[in-house]
Amino acid sequence: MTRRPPLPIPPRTEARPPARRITMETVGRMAGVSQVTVSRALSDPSKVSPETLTRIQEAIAATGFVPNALAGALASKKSMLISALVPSITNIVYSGMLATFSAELRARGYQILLSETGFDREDEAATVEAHLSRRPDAMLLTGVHHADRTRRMLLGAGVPVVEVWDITDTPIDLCVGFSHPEAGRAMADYARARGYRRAAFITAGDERALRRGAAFAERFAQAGGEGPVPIRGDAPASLAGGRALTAALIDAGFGSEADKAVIAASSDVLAQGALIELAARGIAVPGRVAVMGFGDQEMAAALSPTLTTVRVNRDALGRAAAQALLTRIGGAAPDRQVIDVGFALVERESA
Amino acid sequence: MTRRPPLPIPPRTEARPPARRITMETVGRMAGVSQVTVSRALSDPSKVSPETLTRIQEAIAATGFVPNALAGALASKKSMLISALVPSITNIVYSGMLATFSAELRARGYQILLSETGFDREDEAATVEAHLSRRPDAMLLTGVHHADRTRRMLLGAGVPVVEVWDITDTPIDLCVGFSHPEAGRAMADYARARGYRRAAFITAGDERALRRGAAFAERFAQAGGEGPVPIRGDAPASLAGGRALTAALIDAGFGSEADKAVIAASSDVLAQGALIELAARGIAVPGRVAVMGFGDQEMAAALSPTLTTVRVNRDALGRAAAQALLTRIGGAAPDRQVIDVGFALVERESA
DNA sequence: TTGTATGCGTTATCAA
DNA sequence: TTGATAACGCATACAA
Repeated sequence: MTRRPPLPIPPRTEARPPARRITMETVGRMAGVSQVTVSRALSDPSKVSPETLTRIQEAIAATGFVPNALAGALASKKSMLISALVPSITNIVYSGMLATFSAELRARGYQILLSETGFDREDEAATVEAHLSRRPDAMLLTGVHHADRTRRMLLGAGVPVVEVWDITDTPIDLCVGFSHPEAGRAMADYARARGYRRAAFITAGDERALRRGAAFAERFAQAGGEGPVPIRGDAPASLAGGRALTAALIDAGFGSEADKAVIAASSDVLAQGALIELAARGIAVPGRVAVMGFGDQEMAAALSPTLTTVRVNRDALGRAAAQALLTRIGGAAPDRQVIDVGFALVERESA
Repeated sequence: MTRRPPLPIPPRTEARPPARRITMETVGRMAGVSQVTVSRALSDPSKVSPETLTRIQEAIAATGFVPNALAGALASKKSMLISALVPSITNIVYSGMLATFSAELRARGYQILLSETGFDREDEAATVEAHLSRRPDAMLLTGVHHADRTRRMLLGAGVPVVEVWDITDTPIDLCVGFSHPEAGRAMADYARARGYRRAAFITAGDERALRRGAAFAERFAQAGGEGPVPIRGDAPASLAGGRALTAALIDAGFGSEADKAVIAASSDVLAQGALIELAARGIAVPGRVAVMGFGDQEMAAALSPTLTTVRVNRDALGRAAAQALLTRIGGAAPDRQVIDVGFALVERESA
């Protein structure tokens, strides 16, 4: 049952009216002052007499003048632009952080130049270059592993940079995030503490997820779990992927013995896929196979069983990143170059 | 169980190296040519002799020169910037569309200036003004209802505009979307065709959702359903909201009789909340109460029962919007000012 | 193929 | 309080 357009509307024949070019010069003439005075009226009204100010404001209203921020940025060397590079904007973990980040900055008059970079370093380098050409006042990058060229460009440009969603001792400039290996180990420790003897890690293909997986597997074995811990990868994270990876595990015999077994996932979405597949097969969770997620999305607490997962405070992360950049832009050295926002293991029913 | 930062890293003491100012002039001197030649080498290498080109490229590599797009835009009156205004980037329906939209445009060399506008018209007007100051080559707006001032600014600026995610006969410029009342009526028709006699509509607070709800209620009654159809609102859409609205309906006696009853939701998220609440109360779906969603998110096909919903092709929408703008930027009149991408009712288990 | 001159619309500096 | 003038870094038109 699909609705389609009823009647195509004929294209407008007349061309759009040519854009009038209104500048501060135009406004100034109308108000009987020079261009500079208009500039001042806009940037610091207190420097202009009340009467002139009124005339200028009237002229602006009458003409619909909108200042040209390109020219302003060129002259002042401040673009009031912040560029943000994230792997994916459809992934709530990034878009959630971004929403807070940009709200925080917009409140200070900045605008956001956004690009998706995927998970490829060379793509990222090209995007960084494109963004730098806009002379942003600061830049947000996701992750701490970049192409050499990216590092060089950024250092050369001298632009404040915050790397988020991971942590390192050697940031390009600033860093706000958490340790992925630590998160993986925390999941392993939790699993062992709950008595799970066998484990598997299902993961998306990105590098941070893989590091969590590797740390999980290593720690789980060290902590006395039965190894080896299979790591099954798929990219990117999707419900279907979670189902498929889980199906493959079960088909391979995972969880078939009376062992207590747990599937750890690199994201809540994959974990939800696992829950769905297990439910479809009539496998009890956590009785027969337990499941752990990562991210603590809204649905985690609503699924049945509710999902044990790792919470990362996306709001705090976005806010801290914004604040760090603002401090740096203000010329001050932030009190900390590297901020670890940590994470929390949220215990629910699934594991 | 929360991990916190182990050791705060001491702030870097030395100031960052001052940014060297490298321009085409600098590069030109190093390569033994003038500034214009560098400009040409970058914009159209075929206009420069191979040897000069090589020297220029070496100079660029040596200096790490990155062209200043602000200056370029000012001089050429083309910013290669497209601004996009969406109510929320954390909502998959908008971020999904945006991902396609920006991928399409990035491939043509454009960058995306993004802002969240919420659902307030005055906020939107302020954001539009801020964006216009960057002199974008085109703009994407969500919805077709805007403040008068927004319309005036946009018309005055003469910038190509595409309004998406809704449809109108009187677009500012271009329009790509679908009819929300039609979608609401399609849901009502489906519900009646399946024999549901009572209905309720649970909805987020935004205007488009409310219009779907109103159209649903009206049509459901017209088509012989038992009225009145309660419309329960909450903003914004969330699982918890869906549960709460559903709980309120059930508590008010909805679905208590042996009538065939259906809850229609303004989004899949609300619908999922409804499913969760109904499951928690042991109410059979669709046996006792049916549920319909809107949006066809990935989870819709994975829920249990799978969710009957309305699919809007976000990719197609984003792509069509990008194409329409590109055509307009190219100076040609698009063959259609208004493009209805339609929608499709996806029949699954929940209704 | 390359260069000179000019302008894009601001902000910053200095004078008045 | 206001104005004249010079950048800002590039693209465009025109010359050579």
